[in-house]
Amino acid sequence: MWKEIIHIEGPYDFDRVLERHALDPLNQLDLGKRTIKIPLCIKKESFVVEVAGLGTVEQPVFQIESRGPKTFILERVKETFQWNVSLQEVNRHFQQTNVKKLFTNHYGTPLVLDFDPLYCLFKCIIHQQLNLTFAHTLTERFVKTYGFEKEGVWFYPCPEVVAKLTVEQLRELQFSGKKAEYVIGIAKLVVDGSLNIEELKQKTDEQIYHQLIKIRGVGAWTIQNFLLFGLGRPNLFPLADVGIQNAIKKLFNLEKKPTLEEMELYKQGWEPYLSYASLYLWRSIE
DNA sequence: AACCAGGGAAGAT
DNA sequence: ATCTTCCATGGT
Repeated sequence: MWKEIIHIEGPYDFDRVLERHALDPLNQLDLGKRTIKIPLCIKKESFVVEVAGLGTVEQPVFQIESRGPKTFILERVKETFQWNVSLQEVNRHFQQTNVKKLFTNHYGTPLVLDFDPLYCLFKCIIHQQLNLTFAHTLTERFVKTYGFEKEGVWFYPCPEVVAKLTVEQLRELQFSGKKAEYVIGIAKLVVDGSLNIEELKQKTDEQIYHQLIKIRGVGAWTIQNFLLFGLGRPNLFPLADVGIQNAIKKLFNLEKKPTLEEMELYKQGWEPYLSYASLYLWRSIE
């Protein structure tokens, strides 16, 4: 067991990150102690890592604790919590835009990534076209039925396990037939090597889009969400997302949801940090 | 009861 | 290429 202390540049609001993770019943965290235990899979081995918030929003400090390979784990944790991103720069960028107020309300809030890009992809498929409450229930059933638990932390099932599931098994959990096919199909692609998540990390958003769009069950929305919450890419704006549309409608007091053309106008000046505007728009209607 | 949900595939223009 | 319809299921 080792421990490591990490200081990063502020602002960074760890409590908002924890609150977000608290929405998912699978997560193992303590809001009072400001700790979360997260599952990490590294080369087929699973490790539990505990992350504790010690500092303040302006001077964030964290303690990482685990038994796994240290440098590898530190790298993954840093990426997952987006400690390499300068929220100060992002915040400054939006001070001269039409969504300045959003950035005051969500000051210091980073992208909250899933603990593994593949988890994110599974989750995106499961969440398609479902209200958030039921979406969480469905994901929870999926993980608790076919995944595994270690030190009180739930791990998603490995692709090898999912690839061998039948549509009927997932339908029992109340997946629709299509959803079941999609999830199993993606797992099979990972197992046979035609979808390599680690390799994706090296590619541009566009390259990833063109690769993933060919997969059955994966459309533009799913890819945008994967890039945002699986890989933490900074410049995504899911135009077709109902939540984003409703958020714009509310923020600008519109009579009805904006058209796609109108959405294009609102986002002017937000690049290259569209993802942060998207994130805060979603949060603004929760 | 009807309509919606942080969509996507398949079929029809 | 773009538009429409259908798919399934819980929430409101």
